[in-house]
Formats: sequence, structure tokens, C-alpha cells
Amino acid sequence: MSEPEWRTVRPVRTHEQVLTQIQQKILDGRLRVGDRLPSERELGEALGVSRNSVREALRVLESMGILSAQVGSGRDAGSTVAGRSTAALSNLLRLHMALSQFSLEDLVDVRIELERLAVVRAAAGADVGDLERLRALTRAMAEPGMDYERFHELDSEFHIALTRASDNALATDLMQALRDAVKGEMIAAFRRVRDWEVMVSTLTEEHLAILRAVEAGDGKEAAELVTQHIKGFYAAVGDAPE
Amino acid sequence: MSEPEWRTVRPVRTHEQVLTQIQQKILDGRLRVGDRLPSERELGEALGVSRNSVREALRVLESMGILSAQVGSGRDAGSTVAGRSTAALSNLLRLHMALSQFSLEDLVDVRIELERLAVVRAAAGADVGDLERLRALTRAMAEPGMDYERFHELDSEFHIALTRASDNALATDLMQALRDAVKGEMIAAFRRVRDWEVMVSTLTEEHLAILRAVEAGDGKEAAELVTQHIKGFYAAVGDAPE
DNA sequence: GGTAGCCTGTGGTTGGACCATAAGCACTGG
DNA sequence: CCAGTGCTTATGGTCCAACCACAGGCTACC
Repeated sequence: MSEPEWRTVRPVRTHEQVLTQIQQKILDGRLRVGDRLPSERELGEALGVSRNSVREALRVLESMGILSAQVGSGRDAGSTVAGRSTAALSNLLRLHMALSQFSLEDLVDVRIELERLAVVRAAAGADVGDLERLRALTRAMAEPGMDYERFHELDSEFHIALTRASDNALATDLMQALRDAVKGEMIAAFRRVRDWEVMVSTLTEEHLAILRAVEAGDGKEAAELVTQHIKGFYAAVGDAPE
Repeated sequence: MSEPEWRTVRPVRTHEQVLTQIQQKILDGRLRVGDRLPSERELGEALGVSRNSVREALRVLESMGILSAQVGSGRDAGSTVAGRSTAALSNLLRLHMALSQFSLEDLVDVRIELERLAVVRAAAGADVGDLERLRALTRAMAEPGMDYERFHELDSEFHIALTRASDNALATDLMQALRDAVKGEMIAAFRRVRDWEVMVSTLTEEHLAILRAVEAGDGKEAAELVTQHIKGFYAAVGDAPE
């Protein structure tokens, strides 16, 4: 009979255990959007843990967009489970990009696939409001004297709206996060363009063509157009998209 | 001369300012992977802030996989900038799924697109090691007496390896996160399968076919196969993929 | 020369204190 | 009677001081 295999114990930090318990409640569905958590002091007492440890766990969840905290007293005070936060995802991707986890090229490839998915779905039947929004955006982009910042904003909105029209929340959030994460690079790329006016009108024309294909219900054509649109842009702004 | 417009002041929390400063250093490239931060005490003093506030910021960054902390003294002690953490992304997606931000259907659609991208890229030229790994996984899956948990693990590894063969780090991490996020649902789906043995052999056969297409350099065929593979599975386990 | 034990710097944790906020409540003056 | 004003209370936000466990380096002893 041999020595029983010793497993090295890993230190389990208190705030991580708090985090785990809260996360588990969310995963189990015992905590839903809108629910209110006990106060930091109560939670600490209930878990037999200091308020600081509780706070560290709550701050983490807050940074993930899972919780939101309000001071004061009454119904709305305290930590509540909050949904809808693309910001956390964007932030995460942006930081990981800065740490060179992902290359711009990787990101463009993923983006193309997401947009192809989006336009195919959108062409199959998009909401009227979404289409109207897309039309309004193309009109706005056609206005003269567009500066880099403003154009990027409209361009992003167009592509995000395109994804939203596909009725896929995950794809929409990912697209938003991706656009957000590369905002700086995009604007820098705009500056490198020789003839800005021409670029703006070219891109806007392509947007219009994509939109027309979607409205016509031609998903295949829209997918091709959107692919060329994105690839063409990156080819134009830098053969070496560093 | 009218009243100057009053702008409501937003409370700026200390730990958020700490967070912002560190993030900015990362985004500016002033902090890179492997760099070591000042100790919590020093950082607090340098920022004119309590150690608690510093800790809350550091814990948040740690939860995002950006930092890692080691106790003790010497070179390796303290907080260092760490790259490579898919766990944070998975966790974020899983929690948001639990809060019904994303439906399983959305996720499957995104997954299909990512895998199509992956196999096309992989077919165009995959690393020999990646292909060998994929072959090994198909062999492992063909072994008799596969239980749900084990099969899911191998299945996930196969699809992640497929993505890795495409040499797109973002797509790989997203795939890992997506698989991770739906692990529970997947195993539950496996349990619903009437003839498990048949399902295993069917899926494994399909894996082999996909792998063969990739090895043959036929990206288009591989993309079709992988799409059918995924759609087929979800159609089989539940007409209503709740 | 090796090693046991001390020293020091690190994150981990706790408890207590104080602040600003915001909601509810009671009192007060018209 | 009632409007307004302050008090009370519960909350998150912040800070401080202390202690612990850990890990590496150093030193003095054998």
C-alpha cells in the first residue's frame, strides 16, 4: 500500500468564495435581474466574513455589469442585479487587445463573419424600425464635412444597427464590443487615408448597396457586399494592417 | 446673461479612478505582460488613496484576467500583468447567459459562423501539430463506453482545436468561452438523447468527415459539413432548443 | 559548509470608524 | 389642516490600524 497521493492545497481567498456563492445563485436562477442583494454589512455577517471581502466580490461583479450599487436608503438602495451591459465586454476585449492577445487581423476576420451572419438574418426579415434607422444613418454619413471622429461614430452605429437587425443579441453585443475595442485604431486608420472625401463617399455608397440588398431580401448578395466592404477598407488603409 | 447650465455631478468612486489609471497605462502600452506593479501599499500612497481602494481595483483587474497576485517576497511577489485568460471571458458570457441576455439560439448561430471561419482558414493551411491533435481526439471519441461528461470534454476540445488550427486567437478564445458557457446545457441535452451510442458514433463520424475535408484543403466542403454537424445536433436533441 | 531560524516585504483579512446620500418619519409653524 | 423642515436610519464609499500567512533572502550557529 503506497503513500496516499498528496494534493497541494490551493489558498482559497475569502472574497473569491463570496464571489462564487453569488455567481452560483445567478447561474442557478436564484438571483434574477432586478433582485436586490442584502446590504454589504448583512451579507458579510451572513457569510461570516468582513465587509471588505464582500465589497471586493461586489466590485468585481459590478465591473462585469452584473450588479449595480446605489447608496441611500429605501427600496432602490443597495446592490441590485442589473442586466444589459455591453461595456464590460468591450472593456475586457479592449484590454486584452492592448496586451496583444488578439491581433487586429483576427478581429477583422471575426467581424466579417459576424456581419455576414447579421445581413443574412436581416435580409430574411428585419424589423421596419431597424431598416429605417439604417437608412437615416446612411443619409447622415452623406453629409459634407464629415470629420474622422464623427464618421467613425456613424459608421459604427451603422454596422451595429445592421447586426441588431439580425435579432441576435450576442452578435450585436460582440459587434459593439469589437467596434469599441478598435475605435482608436480605426480613427488612426482614417487619418492615413489620402483622399478622405473620396473614402467617405465610397464607404457610404457601399453601405447603401448593402442596405439595398438587405431590403431586397438578398442575403447572399448582402453577405458578399459586406465582406468586400470590410476587406476593401482594410486593404485601402494599410496593406500591412499592423 | 443666463444662468450657466448646471451639470449634475456624478460621484466618482475612488477605486474606479485607480482602475482607470491602471487601465490607461495598459492601453497606452506603459504596462505590458509580465510587468510588475508597485505593492498595494505603495500604490495607495502614490495615488493618495487607501489600500482598500487599491485592492478593489486590483481585484477587478484580476477577475478580468489582466493581473495576477502572488504573496510573499522576492522578484515574483506582488501583482503582475498577466495575459492569456479565457476564463474571464467565459465567466462573463456564462453569467450574462444566465441572466437571459443571450439565448442559446443566438449562441449557436454565432458558433456556427466562428466554426465556418475556422475550418476555412484551417483548410487553407493548418499546423501539422493541430491536425495530429484533431486526429487523436477523434480516436479518443471513438472509444466505447463514453459517458456524457467525458464526451462533452472531448467534443469541446475537438471544436476548440479546430478553431485553434485557424490561427485566430480571438475566435479560439470566443469558442472556448462559448463552449464553457453552455457546458451545462450541452450535458443536459446529451441526457435527452434516446440512443446515446448512436449519437456518439454519428457525431464522431461527422468529426472525421470535417477533419478529412480540412486535411484535403477543401474549406468550402468543411464549412458545409460543420454547419450541418452543429445544426443537425441541435435539431436532434430538441426541436425546441429551449 | 550546510542548515535552521530570523527578518522583511508581500497579499489576505478583519474590525472599527467616519462620511455623504437618500428615503421615510415626526415635528413645527403657518 | 398641511406644507415644509429637520431628524433618523440604512445604505454604499472610504480610510485606518492592526494582524496573519507566506515566501524569499539573510545570518548565525552548529
